[in-house]
Amino acid sequence: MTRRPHSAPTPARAAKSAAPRGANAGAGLTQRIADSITTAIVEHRLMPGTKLAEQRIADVFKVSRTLVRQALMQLSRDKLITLEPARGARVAQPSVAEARQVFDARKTLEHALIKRAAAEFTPAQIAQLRAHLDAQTDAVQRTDVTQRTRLLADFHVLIAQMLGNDVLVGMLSDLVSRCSLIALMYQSAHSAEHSRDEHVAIVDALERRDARAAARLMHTHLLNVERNLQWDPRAPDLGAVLRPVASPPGPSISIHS
Amino acid sequence: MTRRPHSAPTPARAAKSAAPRGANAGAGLTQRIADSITTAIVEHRLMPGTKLAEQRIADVFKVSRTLVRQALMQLSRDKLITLEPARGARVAQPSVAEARQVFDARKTLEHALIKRAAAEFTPAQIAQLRAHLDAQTDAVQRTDVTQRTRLLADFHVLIAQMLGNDVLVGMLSDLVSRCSLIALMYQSAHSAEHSRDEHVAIVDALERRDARAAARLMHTHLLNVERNLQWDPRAPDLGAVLRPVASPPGPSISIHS
DNA sequence: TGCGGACAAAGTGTATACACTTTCAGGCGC
DNA sequence: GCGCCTGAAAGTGTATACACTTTGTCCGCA
Repeated sequence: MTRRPHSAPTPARAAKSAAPRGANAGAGLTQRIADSITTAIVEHRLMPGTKLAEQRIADVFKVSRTLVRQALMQLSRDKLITLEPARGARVAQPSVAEARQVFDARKTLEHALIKRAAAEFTPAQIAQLRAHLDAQTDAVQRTDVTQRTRLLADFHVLIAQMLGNDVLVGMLSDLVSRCSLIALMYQSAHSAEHSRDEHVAIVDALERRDARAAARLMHTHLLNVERNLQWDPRAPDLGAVLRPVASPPGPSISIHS
Repeated sequence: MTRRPHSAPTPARAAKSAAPRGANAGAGLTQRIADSITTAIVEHRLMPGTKLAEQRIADVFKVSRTLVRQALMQLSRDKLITLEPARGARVAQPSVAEARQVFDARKTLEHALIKRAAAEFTPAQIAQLRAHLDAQTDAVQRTDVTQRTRLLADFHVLIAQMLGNDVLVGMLSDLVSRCSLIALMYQSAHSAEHSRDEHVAIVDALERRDARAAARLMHTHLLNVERNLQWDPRAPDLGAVLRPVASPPGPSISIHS
């Protein structure tokens, strides 16, 4: 994911350059496109399976397909979209099997990280985590969905960052991003409040330097998130929708419009 | 890296298409270029710091810069090369700090994986590992450096593959690749034989289902590899080379030629 | 001799052109 | 009506063109 620690690809500064744009206008044009699409996916404005035609996107951003292609290839690497040869790009539709693997990987990795955290974290770092928890609480209370989702995910990445190993941060960031897409696709019913509470419990354990408890809590937390996914998505990949029905599904409700 | 489990980017089938090449000739042109460069780096034919000019590479492969750029962006993502805006690509020169982080990440990740392996592996899987060990021994005895290096690295990835989680495999593959570059850059003095022996000990522990011993052995193994790196590379990044000397370094030996 | 600036060469960043592939709608034979 | 072929439209894959940036050289000038 090319280092995207936890600063959300802020969609704020949208329009900015109508500049002559002969040369590198702002140094991160491709990245801006990729970030915009990422945000759109995570914020549910682009549904899984949606076709992403290069020229269409190019028109939106007023650039050539060249840059769009680069952005799409990046996103493909992050598994946020799928790229089929000569067939174009679509927003990814992670299978159940893939989703399980991602969660499994997170459990494995974060289990290890949290144990190190319990052993290493200084009081100052614990305080920083507490501050982050407060922000989470704020967002939950204000029912600021976007901000809330981002903060709850950032919590995990923040812990990795505090261990001071950028490589680990990068790996976890990727996993967390993919989880966002998965949670979205399988319409997580997991309440934000519940997550926040579990985060608090984890920080408590860290403060007590109780590595075993912290690890167990983290494991349970991730398991809860995973268990609350609807493993039977609304729009299944295939046959289920198309399965020929013996009898018609009722008298064609609302055949008009 | 886009799923490169452990099949080395075989440079064998080099020339193959002088075809009209109007459309996708072979489905993986970009990938072939990336693989070739990867192989060249890992096999020491491209030294860290070497400039990789797009047109030069394009000429070699008889393609346009477009494809080369795509390949370079992939490699940049894998941290095998660095990409500076408007300055082009160079073979990466991982700093000591970065190298330590990569090894640290590997220790963290593989520690977790090996413990799971000890708990889960079937006798059939152990047998498969033994077969791989035999291949390693062969390569070591035949002093087939290229094959040897590849097999010793693959051993670690193989363990991950056997756990059946492709996400974990992908993460570890990336780390192992970066380690190859690092080992090369810092002229590892670690003997291949020693590594092979340690691998055998690890498999023995797995067979005994001794998770703790396996984890300890893996940790020690990685620590050994890391400790045997020359943390004082021939061509240091900066100041050390340029440090102003009080007295001239002797009467300019061989001022001619 | 040593320094600064102009110019040329090399190289990167982006747009555009064109060939080929996929997709889909309509027409034709059956 | 149903299946198959046929085109045209839409879209992707690669090459090329061109603007701009960096880099290195050479020359004038102190």
